[in-house]
Amino acid sequence: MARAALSADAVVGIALQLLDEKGPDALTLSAVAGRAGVATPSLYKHVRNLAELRDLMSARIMNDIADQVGQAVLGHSADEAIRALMTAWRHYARHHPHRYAALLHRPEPRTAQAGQRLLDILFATLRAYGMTDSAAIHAVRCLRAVLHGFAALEAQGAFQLPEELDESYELLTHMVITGLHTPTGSPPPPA
Amino acid sequence: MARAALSADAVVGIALQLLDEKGPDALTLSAVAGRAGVATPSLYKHVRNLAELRDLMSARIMNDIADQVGQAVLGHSADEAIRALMTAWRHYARHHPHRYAALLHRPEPRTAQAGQRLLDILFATLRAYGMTDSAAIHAVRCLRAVLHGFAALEAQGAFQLPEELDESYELLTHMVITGLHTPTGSPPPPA
DNA sequence: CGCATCAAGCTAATGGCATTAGCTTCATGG
DNA sequence: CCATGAAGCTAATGCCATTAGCTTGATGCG
Repeated sequence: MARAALSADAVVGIALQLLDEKGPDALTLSAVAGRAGVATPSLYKHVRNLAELRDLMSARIMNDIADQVGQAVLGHSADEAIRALMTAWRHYARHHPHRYAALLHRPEPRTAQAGQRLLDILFATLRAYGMTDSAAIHAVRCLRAVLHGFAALEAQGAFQLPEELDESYELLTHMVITGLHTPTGSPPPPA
Repeated sequence: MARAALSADAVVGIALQLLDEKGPDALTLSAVAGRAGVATPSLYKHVRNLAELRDLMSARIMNDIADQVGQAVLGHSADEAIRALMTAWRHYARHHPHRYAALLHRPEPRTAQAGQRLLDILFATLRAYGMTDSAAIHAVRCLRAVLHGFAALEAQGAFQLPEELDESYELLTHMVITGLHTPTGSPPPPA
């Protein structure tokens, strides 16, 4: 080995810091190199190119979310687990809006692998509702849609009237939990 | 006036066509100019810069969605309107994935104005459920989260097993409709 | 102890892109 | 018939990502 200096992980860390502080438009290799105290081309010793750096960032973000969500559901089950999970997910997106927006959802291997950790958590949580294979898949997709939709919109500042957002999320949580208790084929109750 | 040639609207149209065909990375001013049969700097006579072009594209996309969703709910009410609305929304995202991903949700005036049209449709649809001010705001936010979450994930190819996606969306629709019928404070039913 | 190796850094160069400056042209209104 | 101004052009600038090829210094082996 040569000098133990920069590493791919360190470059990703610096890039994430830059993303947090200055937003996605400021994420350039020059800026990352500047913070790393290195000339721009030196970054190519650790990362194939900007696209790969973005992939690595996305994977790290997905892993962080999996860590936090996984931590949050520990010791909870069923409705309580859903609440904990939804709270933790939103919490991440609120506190790291640029990171959340930088998530890549297309089937890129690195992020997909981290995403699988998250899926495992969702499936495990739904087990408390007695959902089997196919039903669980559909339920997990609905859960993902709800989680991602609210988080993405809030992270991008798409909601106005911020003082009532907690209430809205409470309603959404309620809707999800109710949905998980309602059999698939049941008709809607009368007004 | 001078020669009636290009216009801002035409530039936006060409840009959207390019986005559809070659994806977001291919959207450059050079490429747009090439299709327009014009030198790159000439575009600046119609559009302030690339950022504004993106804003205009986003506004047009939002208006198109509002048109299609608005058309879809015509003549329907309550549950049927929700179904029509959700179907139309997903339909747009499926058929124009790059456009859907290019939507800007931050409060940019042009897109926001188009978004207001869409919000009006959602509020009008919820009126059938007897929702008043605050309740309607929270319900619309939940609806937006559900719609956008599923559409964004599907448009980005985040779901596997494409053959069952219709079923998943059916479940999501069912969950939303059930949620709209369930009073806010009601406890979840027992298993 | 000395040397070959090679990872990690560097400078220089290339090409694409967005953007600006300033010139040209031509349809139109008076 | 001419002045105007919108819409086009070429030329130039500067930033960025990326590649090529050189330099250096720590390390492992003889």
